[in-house]
Amino acid sequence: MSDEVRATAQAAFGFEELRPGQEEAMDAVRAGRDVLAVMPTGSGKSAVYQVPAVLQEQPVVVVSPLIALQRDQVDGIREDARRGGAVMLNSALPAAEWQQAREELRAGTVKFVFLAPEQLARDEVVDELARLRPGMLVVDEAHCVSSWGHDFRPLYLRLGAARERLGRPQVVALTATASPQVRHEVVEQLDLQDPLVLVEGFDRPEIDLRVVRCADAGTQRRGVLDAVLEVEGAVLVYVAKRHDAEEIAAQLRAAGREADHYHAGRARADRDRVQHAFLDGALDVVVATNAFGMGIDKPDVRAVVHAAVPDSPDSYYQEIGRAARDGGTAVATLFYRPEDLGLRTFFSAGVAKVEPLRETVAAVRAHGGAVDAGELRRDLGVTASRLAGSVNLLQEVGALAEDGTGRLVVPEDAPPAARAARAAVEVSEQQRSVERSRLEMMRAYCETAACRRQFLLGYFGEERTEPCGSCDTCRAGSAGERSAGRVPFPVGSTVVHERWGAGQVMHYEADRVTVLFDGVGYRTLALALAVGEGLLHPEAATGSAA
DNA sequence: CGCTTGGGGGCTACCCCCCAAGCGGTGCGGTAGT
Repeated sequence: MSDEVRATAQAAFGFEELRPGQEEAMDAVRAGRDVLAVMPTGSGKSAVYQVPAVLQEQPVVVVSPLIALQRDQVDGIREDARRGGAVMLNSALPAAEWQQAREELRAGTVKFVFLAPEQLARDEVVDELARLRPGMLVVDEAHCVSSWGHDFRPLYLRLGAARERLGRPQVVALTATASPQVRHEVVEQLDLQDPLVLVEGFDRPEIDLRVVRCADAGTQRRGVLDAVLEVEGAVLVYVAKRHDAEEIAAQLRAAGREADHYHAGRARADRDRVQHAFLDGALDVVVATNAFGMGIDKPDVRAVVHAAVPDSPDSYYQEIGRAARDGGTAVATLFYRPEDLGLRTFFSAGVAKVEPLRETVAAVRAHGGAVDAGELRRDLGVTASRLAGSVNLLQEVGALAEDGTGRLVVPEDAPPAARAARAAVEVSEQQRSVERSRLEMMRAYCETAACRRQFLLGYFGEERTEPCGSCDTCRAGSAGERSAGRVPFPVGSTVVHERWGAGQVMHYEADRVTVLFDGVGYRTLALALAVGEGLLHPEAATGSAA
């Protein structure tokens, strides 16, 4: 790697040594290449862009999902003047500070500007940033593009368009968790060109994996409480509902543990207090919904207990990954009741409606086929998020496009509004189907008799031939019965299914194969049927058959 | 999708059953009210 990068990493950031992945990523960033880096939290992910950024002249725009995370990063950069300086832009910023940030950016005295994707939906912000000619657009917690973009925070999917308006700077996407499907989506959505995709350190052998199947809610709850009480040290408990968080925290307190609950319904001050107490060691146990975790870097978490099944292996791996960052050992126990899958199904139930989509197209047409998003939003009387959700889907089906200035246009060859709306609904249904398939993979993880680590790593695209020996199925002796080597298609290869089209072979278990299909998500097929009946072909064989 | 809650029906029960309704997660931003 180049000496200047190494020197800067040492001098300004205090890195005596760089990890192999870190070096490779920094070199690629320094060379101006698009990069998607999947690296564990606490492994110096931020340095991947911050070190090369200091060496370039242009400012850097960093998109990060939570204002709290932005603040941490800004504070880190401000620790040392050689790191280039940083400002944040968000709605809470008083006008005077906003003005000052703008002046510092214009004067070039500050290198980094942090903001949420919602800010990049504002024309005045994008215009201001575009004038700075940023050299790099960094997307932190890039998996949010996939997991939040479709419904919850649809402006994540507008980052590709924002990039265009910023003058197409190089993109650096960072995340700690990304399955092949999520990686693919990040690359697509952000329109990364020939990116370096770097995946480092997925395996966490120090975390013991366990699943306890529970016949009823009572056993499940007792199991959760016991699992926490038998652990010395910090424990994270994940629940599905706010009410459960409060109840379990109270039960643990009654049993003598320092426990508190965390969810988005709590007052901000309470949330901050709980988080800090946990990080400082004043609080042993946090019982939380998925609101808790991003940016939590506590080294000595000794157990992660799931009181209900999470919505995907992606979420699960992220949540248990918060354990044992100090290199010690930890236990991850999931208390599984199939009934809990119902709530997750409900959460992924939303599908776009035809009428708002049709109205959106009609409104753009009413403006002579080109209008800026702000005006369209006022016409339709919807929030920026809601409009973004519609626009994303409509763009997907070619009913809308964006010109270079951020205006929405109806392309020449666009389908009629009604047909476009129906097609967009279909896309939305497809997205839901993929979400459901991820939930099905979570069910499969819970119900597998094979090695749990093999299963999880396989889900993330890492084939592992030997059972791990440190999960419950390995100890029970049910793992390891896989017929190694005798597989019809290599893991990672592309196959084509008669009905579901092209897909990637994810992993094998006993007599079944799991394939990630582009359109419908994960599907597990019986090998005898899939191969014997000719439902599944290797990719190469389809050219002539089709 | 599954669990909880509350109302109504049955019928003479401070009680049980059934069924419909309601509820459930993540954060930005902005605005109202102190």
